[in-house]
Amino acid sequence: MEERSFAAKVLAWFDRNGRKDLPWQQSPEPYSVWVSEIMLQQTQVAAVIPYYQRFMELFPDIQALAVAPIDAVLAAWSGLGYYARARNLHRAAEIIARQEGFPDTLEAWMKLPGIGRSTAGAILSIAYSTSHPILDGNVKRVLSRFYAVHGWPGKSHVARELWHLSAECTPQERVADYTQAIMDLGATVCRRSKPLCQICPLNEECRARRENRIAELPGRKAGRPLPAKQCVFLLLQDDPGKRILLERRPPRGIWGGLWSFPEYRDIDAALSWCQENAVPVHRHQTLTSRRHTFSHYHLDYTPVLVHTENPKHFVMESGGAVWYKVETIAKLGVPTPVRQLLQTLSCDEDNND
DNA sequence: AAATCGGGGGG
DNA sequence: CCCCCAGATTT
Repeated sequence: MEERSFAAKVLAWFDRNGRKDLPWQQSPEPYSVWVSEIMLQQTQVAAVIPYYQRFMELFPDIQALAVAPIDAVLAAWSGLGYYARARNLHRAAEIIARQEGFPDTLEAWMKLPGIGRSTAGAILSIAYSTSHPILDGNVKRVLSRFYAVHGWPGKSHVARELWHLSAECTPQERVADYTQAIMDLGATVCRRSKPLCQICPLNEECRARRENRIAELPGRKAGRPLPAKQCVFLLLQDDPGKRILLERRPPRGIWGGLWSFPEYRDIDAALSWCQENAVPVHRHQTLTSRRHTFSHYHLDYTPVLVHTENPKHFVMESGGAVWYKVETIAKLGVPTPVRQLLQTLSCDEDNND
């Protein structure tokens, strides 16, 4: 019941708004549908169009592709990426040419290299009008949102659930249009970011939308949680000259060789350092902690702003530290968090002056 | 800088 | 079953 209205709504949307003039939609023959579906794996429509047109000129039918040298096929593929697709396409063409005509069952298509369940389903439903579900990235997105299926689709139990839903939603009638429609809807309306829910034909019953969970669906791959490290940055400011102390970081490690604030384990360590180095702490203020993420860990840093009166007593190690005027630091090689903090500082000064 | 995308292949 | 990869593009 609900499934019927699902397909009916998707088809009605397709009739009014779907793309029906794409090059491979002009005549639904197995060869052109197959070539286009392989190209559309992992690749967006706009990128595929010129490649598809050139490919069909060079290899207009299965025989032409089967007898072509692999180098010619790869040359035609050059720039599309995932070149295993081209090699599989060519191998499959040789196999098909040896047989009598194209396969006409799901199982037979799936035996060919480069064709899995989803691509086989697309070819059969579009070129043969036999009802088979598909589950490409677009359909995963539409279904996981519409039914609020949580979890990363790469997990087998999530994929099973989505395949089940896709099969339920796939109609017997007009299956070729439906397959194009659901992919088109996912690509143009139910987009990964900034989906156009206002104009979506499924918006009223979409569970993700009703529950305000569009952004979290489909679930992402559980990236290994990065470890978090904590530190304190000492923002030492001399009130008379409005200068900030920067240190050059060691050549190895994060921000190697860049200029940064002196770094400590915690606030006590920072303040002790001031005391031990005869830096009179006029007043100090702990700012809100922030997070900076590296490829391998998060750095949660707490800026401690210390105003000091007379930095003349402080002797810097040779070349290791330097006082900079906040305005001139912008030109210096400093890491992003340092640049951001300096910006905050100068803004606050503007406000306070 | 990170996420994405369907199928193949290896542990 | 689970994880990783290819590669160019998008955010």
